[in-house]
Order: sequence, then structure tokens, then C-alpha cells
Amino acid sequence: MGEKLTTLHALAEPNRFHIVELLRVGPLTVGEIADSLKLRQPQVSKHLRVLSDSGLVEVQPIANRRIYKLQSQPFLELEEWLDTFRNIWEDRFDRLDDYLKDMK
Amino acid sequence: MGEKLTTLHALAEPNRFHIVELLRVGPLTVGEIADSLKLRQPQVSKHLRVLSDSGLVEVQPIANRRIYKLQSQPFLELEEWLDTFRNIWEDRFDRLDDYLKDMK
DNA sequence: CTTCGAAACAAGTGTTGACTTATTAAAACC
DNA sequence: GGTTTTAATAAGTCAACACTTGTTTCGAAG
Repeated sequence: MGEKLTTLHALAEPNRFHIVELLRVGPLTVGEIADSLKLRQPQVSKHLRVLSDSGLVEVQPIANRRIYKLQSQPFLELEEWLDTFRNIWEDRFDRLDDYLKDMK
Repeated sequence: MGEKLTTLHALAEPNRFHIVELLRVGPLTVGEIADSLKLRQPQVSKHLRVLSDSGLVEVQPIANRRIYKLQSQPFLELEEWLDTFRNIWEDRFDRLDDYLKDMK
């Protein structure tokens, strides 16, 4: 799976998306996230696993707890990809007409 | 569901992602996409439905055929959202230290 | 060394959704 | 009007995955 697809897949799940929004304020532990989202701890761990595998999140174990924080790379790469579409919107001197001509 | 989530969900499926990559070259009919991806026509129609519902794609019916083309808005909105993270990477004068202090 | 707290791991359940084949709808052509 | 083509819709199957409860691991503290 391409890394862009992995990133998209990780972000597309509502609760994981919510976790990312929570983490943008600052690092959080598993328990804190579980409380916020009203999810059970194991499920939160699963979601964090997916986010971690996709590189969107990083763990830092402190004693008992594991502190999760956002990681910039996947976000930046996804934004780069979206940026490659800009050219398309701009120099679209309507290609649809050309297409229709070819069809005859 | 938020529109960002809808967009992410639509893009996160590998074949739909592939369809978007095909359409960036130019508009295509259902049949052309099905041939390219080696998928059956009904499945391609389903995928296009999802893309259309999310606003990523627009239809233009010409006689028998339906021509699909990309639509810029959802891409731009998603990029805007990603852009709001830039601040975070920059002014992160490591908040992790603060967090650890609070925990004691 | 026993207990307590936090979080990962295991196994099972239910739902979502990607695919299949078959059918229908609608436009073009004979 | 019947046939052909293109694509949407319907119904059913199967796999992926979000969630549950229960158990295990591991560090800290008594």
C-alpha cells in the first residue's frame, strides 16, 4: 500500500480523526484519550497502533504511561500530494470539449 | 459526518484513489475506467457514486455515456485543513517537557 | 515480593463495505 | 418497434475492521 493510502486510511476513521484533533493541542496518554472519546482503553490502543504504523503519531513511554504525539511527515507528504493538483484546476482550458470532439 | 471525513473516506479506498489518479489526466467514462482498473462496471459505478457524493467528482451525461471529471473544492478544503497543522510543527517548543512537569 | 495502575495483547461478535451476477433504464441505430 | 450499447440498480457473498470482555505485561510503590 502506498504511504499516501496508508495515511488516508488511518485518518478516514472518525475516532482516529478525532484523536488527531485532540493531539494537535498537545501530547496525551492512552487513558486521557479514552476518557475524551468515551472509548474503551483497548480500542484506543488499537487506533493508536494504526496511527503509529502510518507514522502519524509517535510514542514516548514514561514510566507506566505512554505519551502519544503527532508527527509531521505524513501530514506534509499528504499536503504535497494535494498540491500537485493545483496545476490541474488552473490550466484546465476545458479539456472536456476536446474529449467530446474525439468521441465523434 | 464532517465533509473532511467524507473526503478522506472516499480517497482512502485504493481503487477510488486510483480512479482519482486516472481522472487527473482528463475526464473519463465509466467504461474506460472499468477497463483501466480491470474492475466490473457496476463496481466502478459504485465507486464513482461515493466519489460523487463526496463532491470529488462531477458527472456530465452525454447521450449514452456519463463522463466523470474531478472537482476542485474537496481537494482544496482538505489541503486547507492540512495547512492548519503547519503552526503546530513550527511553534512546538517542546510541549512534552511541560506535560511531564504537570504529571508530577 | 506483593499489589496497584496503565496499557498492550487475545479471542470473539457485529457492522461496514467491496465485490459478484443479474436485471433494469435509457439513448442511439438499424 | 426491435436490437445494441452504456451505465445505474438490486440482491447476495465475503473479507476487513471497529468494538467488546478478558487476560497479560510491566513499571512503581507500599
